[in-house]
Parts: sequence; C-alpha cells; structure tokens
Amino acid sequence: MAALPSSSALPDSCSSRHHTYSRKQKSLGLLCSNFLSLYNHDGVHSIGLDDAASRLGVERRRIYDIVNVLESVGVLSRKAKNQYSWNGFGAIPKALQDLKEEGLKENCSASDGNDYAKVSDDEDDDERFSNPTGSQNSTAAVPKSSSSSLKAVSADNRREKSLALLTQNFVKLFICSHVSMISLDEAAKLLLGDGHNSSIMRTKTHTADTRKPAFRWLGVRGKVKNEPTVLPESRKRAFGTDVTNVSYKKTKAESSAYQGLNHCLNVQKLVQCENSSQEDSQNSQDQECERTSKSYQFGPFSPITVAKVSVSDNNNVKRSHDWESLSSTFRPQYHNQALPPVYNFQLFFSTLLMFDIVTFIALKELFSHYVEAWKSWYSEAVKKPIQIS
DNA sequence: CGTTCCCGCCACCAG
DNA sequence: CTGGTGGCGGGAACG
Repeated sequence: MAALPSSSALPDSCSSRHHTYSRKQKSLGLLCSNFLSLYNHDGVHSIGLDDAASRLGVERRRIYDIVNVLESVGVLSRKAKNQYSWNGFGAIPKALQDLKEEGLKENCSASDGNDYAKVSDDEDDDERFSNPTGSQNSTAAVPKSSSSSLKAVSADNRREKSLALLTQNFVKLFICSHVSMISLDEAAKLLLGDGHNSSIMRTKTHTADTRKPAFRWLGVRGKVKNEPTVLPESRKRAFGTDVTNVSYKKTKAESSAYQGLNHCLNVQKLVQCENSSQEDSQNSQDQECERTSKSYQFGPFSPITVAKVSVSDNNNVKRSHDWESLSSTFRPQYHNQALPPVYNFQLFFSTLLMFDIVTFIALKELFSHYVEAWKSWYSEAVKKPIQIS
C-alpha cells in the first residue's frame, strides 16, 4: 500500500518517452542496481525498507526481493523489522566461505540419498531449531498442536521455496563443485535434490541443451590483471543498447567504466554454452578469497535515473573505491558468443551486482514443478529466519 | 507464438 | 486485529 504510483517519479530526463510501457525499465535487475548505488556509499549503515521503497519509487514488495537476495550473500543482514544493515560487498567472501563449508558438509552426509540442501541460514549459522521437528517421517509432518499438520506443511512449503534459501543453494551449487557451468534446468533439478545430484558434483561439462539458459560461475575474484580475457564486445552491445531506455548517456559513460570492473562473485547468465570458453573459468576459482593488496575499481553502481534518488551532487556516483580490504570485486560478463539475439535477457545490466534476482525468481518457478520431491526430506530442516539482535 | 518475468493479491504470522 | 513478509498465479512484454 502506500506506494501510490504517485506518478512515476520519473521526472523528466527523457521527457516524453512514456509512450509504451516497458518491462525493462521496471526490471528487478535494474532496481537492484539502483538499490545498490543508493546504499553503497559511505555513511550508510542501516536501511529502512520503506525508505528504500520510496526512494526507488517502487512498492515494498519489490524491495523484499532485492533484500532477500542480497542478504543471502552477506551484503545485507536483517536488523529488525523494516531494518537492514548494510555490510557491503566486503562481506561477500566470508558469506561464500560459510556457504561453501556448509554446502560441503551437507554434501558429504548426503551420499546416497538425495538431499542436497539442508540449508541453514547464513553465516550466523543456526542451531536455533526452535522447532522440534521430531518428525523425520515424511508425511507425518509436525503436529503442531491442534489443527493441522496442514498448517505445518504449508509453512514448510513456504520456507523451502524462499528466495533466500534458493539463492544460497544456487550459489552452493557452484562453489561446492568444480563445474563452472550449469543450465537452468539442471540447476533446478539439483537444487531439488534430484537423485543424481552428484552428477554435477564432479566436473562434468555436460553439454547443455543447445539454447537454453545456463549459468557460468566466474569465480570469486580472479587474476584480474588488466582486462582479463573477458569478452569484449558482446558486453558492450549489451550495455549500450539493451536495457537502458532510461538514460542513454549515463549508461554510455558507464559502459566504459565497466571495462575495468572486476567482480568477485559473479554468475554469468548465458545461452547455449559453447564450451569453447575462452578460458578456464574454473581454474582459479579455488582461491576465491585470496587477499591481494591490489586495489580494485568498483564500478559505479547504477546509473539510471530512476526516482530522484540522487542527492544531486553525487549523481556522479563514486566510481571507484578502494577495496583493499575487500580485495575482490565483481566482474560482470556476458557470454553471447555468436548467438542470435534470441535470448537477450535483460542481461543484468545490473550485473554490476552479481547475478540478478530475476534468475532466482526464474528458478523458483521451475521449482514449483518438482517441489513435491523434496518436501519430505525438508521437514527436518526447519528453522526460523535469522534473528539478529 | 513460446518464454520471460512484473504486478500485486492475499496467505501467513509475529506482535 | 494490525502490519510486516513474501509465495504465487496470471497476463502482458519480450524475443
């Protein structure tokens, strides 16, 4: 509520250009990048959902999507209702490390069956099994007092499909294995605990179906020399033309900035994977968090003019930061090779971010097709969301 | 015309 | 009950 459209905050800039409604302008990816640029500044420590919603000119509901994903990788953490604290990108390496350990552990105990994720919350770990959940027996479910196991079941359902959980599992898929590329379908099956989850756990190129969406993990930080072997032009095309109905000029300026971007966590969405892969991709991802004293350039997050977010003077966004402490950064890339622009997703323009939220939403959708399969085993992984105090 | 994915209704649940 | 959350179906934009 509240969020009255209040008339698109779009002030002007593009003046009369509202002829057609465009989903691109409203994409979560874009919103996410704006969100990041809005808060990735000095002095920002806590974020209010309402504040974010109004400043970004969107409904609350949308903010939740953003926040859930960011929280999954440590960038944010819930402080209280309506309040999140900004941990920054520097928190990503650690969060990933935790996820990795967690994932490996789970993976280990799984062995025969199919249960890939057990998931616990995030770094804080948990141990807060407020719920007895003695029922390790599928169906039985948790007789939560009086009525209905039905209730419990639905609760579990909700949890197991949560965006945050999904996000973490998705990431684990990459960091806990050696594969560097996973197709969307594959990912969905794996995350569901499909019997052969191990198949991907071993390096297996698995030639994905020709032109279905897939993802490639670029690893956490890499050698970042100068401009790695990253695809040069496809990216340009992507940034230059696509998305960006909002403000060309700005974007343009930025695309150059991207050239030097180096990101640490980065899942690249691509289509039709030709294994050619101009590089290893997986070779160095082992040293994910390796610390280097080098300072990287952190890209200017978000251009777009969205709501009058900018504070006027800093509309310029700080385009470079010293993340020595971070030592790692993100490096968006696209791998379109020579594909017909059939699948031109909304490449995360917002990639600046890392991997876009849309991806997870999409996965979620796929999930619903298999959900039943993992309902049973999930019953034991009940727990409440983090609760920092 | 098949697929992607944004909108926002409304189920949930802590307070 | 109220208000914060966030799953999910549906239909419109996209390619």
